[in-house]
Amino acid sequence: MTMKVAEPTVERLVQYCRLLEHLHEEGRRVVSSQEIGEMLGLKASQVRKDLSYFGEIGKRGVGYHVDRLFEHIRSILSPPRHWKIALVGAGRLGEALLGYKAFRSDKFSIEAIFDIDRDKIGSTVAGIPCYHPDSLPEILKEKAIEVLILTIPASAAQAVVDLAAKAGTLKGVLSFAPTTLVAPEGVLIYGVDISVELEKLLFYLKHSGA
Amino acid sequence: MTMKVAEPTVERLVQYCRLLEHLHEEGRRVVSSQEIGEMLGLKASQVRKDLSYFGEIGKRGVGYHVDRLFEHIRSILSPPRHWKIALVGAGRLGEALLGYKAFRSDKFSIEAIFDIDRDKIGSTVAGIPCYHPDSLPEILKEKAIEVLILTIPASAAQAVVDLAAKAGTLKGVLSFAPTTLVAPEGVLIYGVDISVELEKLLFYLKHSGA
DNA sequence: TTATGTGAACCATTTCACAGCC
DNA sequence: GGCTGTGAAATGGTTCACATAA
Repeated sequence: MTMKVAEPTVERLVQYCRLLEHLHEEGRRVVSSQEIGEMLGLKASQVRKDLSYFGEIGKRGVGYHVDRLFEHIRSILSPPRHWKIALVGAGRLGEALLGYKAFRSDKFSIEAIFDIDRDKIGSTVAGIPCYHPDSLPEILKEKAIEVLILTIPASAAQAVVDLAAKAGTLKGVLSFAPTTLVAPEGVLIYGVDISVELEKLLFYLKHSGA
Repeated sequence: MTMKVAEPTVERLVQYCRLLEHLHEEGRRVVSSQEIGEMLGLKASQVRKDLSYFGEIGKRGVGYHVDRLFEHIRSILSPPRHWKIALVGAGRLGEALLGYKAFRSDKFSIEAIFDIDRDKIGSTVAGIPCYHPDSLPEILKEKAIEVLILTIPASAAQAVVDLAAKAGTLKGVLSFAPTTLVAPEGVLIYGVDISVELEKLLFYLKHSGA
């Protein structure tokens, strides 16, 4: 099933999923699109459109059954399989991610770490083996790793992506480097740029008559 | 001058700014929209539209003068003044941000830190005084802090925003908590949700015939 | 009556295509 | 000739309004 879903929709699906998990824990059995919208700051019509994208899941006149909807969205978002990920850069941000609660999931696992720190190479960080970035192609192929998370300086990011792409197994990259990366053929790149987000916030604060 | 600029445009302006800084360092004098587009993965027409939003800055048949364009965009993005920011949550992520190079800027300064760790309260972290979150309204008012950066668990985030809003000085929040926040009246909230970004990446990998 | 599902209208953003200037 | 600036067209996403079902 190859269904094209808009990016903002995927983002909201993740939000619905988290909210429904909460509601489930609170013992809530049904919710309306109206209520979901209020809790998430969205229009009810938006919620309904998103949820109806994958078939009729709600009951007219009643609302959505919490558990059923949760499982439904979960099955849409959940990968059909487990992803193997490597973290490149075991600095403060990298270590923060390793210890990040919301980052633990059965959808993926972090199989290798790469860093240039000689003290870390050959040993383990948070129980995960650490290698020198030079061995990226080799290790990625060996461990069948398809996704990279980059927590390294901007200056090193593009080189790492290009090197990693040589393994031939690379499918996606989540980068925290404050730079724009050019994706090699067949590689999907997502960037989370913390400093850009702050700049945007300050820009809009400035322009909202502050 | 209150000009309404679309959010995607602002994001790209920040990217142009960073790229131009690089080009300047490399001694480059002119660039074309075509070249900027290639380096940033954008269409040349997109680049031109963005850059022409604030007046004619390029030279037809030639391109854009690097330094001139850089200063021009900088003046658009730069706040007219300095922002005072407080960081809430001095855990690993918070400390990573404090040490983050791209986060150092003359546009803002981090004036206070809030954390529930008794060892940190009353002392300083990275040279910045640390307080208990209970004193948020008081300290924000006292120091005239208008922006909050949240690096705390999702469960605490909304309460912190509501408490901080009581100070009356709060204008904006940049949250890293994996939850959706409801903004009090007059407060602008930006969320960077790391786990959502990873979920999105995995979703699209799944759907790109991986 | 209440709340979903959805085509149609609306709005925002991107891309095109070409006129205008260097 | 080359490259910008920009209306107009195309695309993408959100909101409306109402038919439909419990």
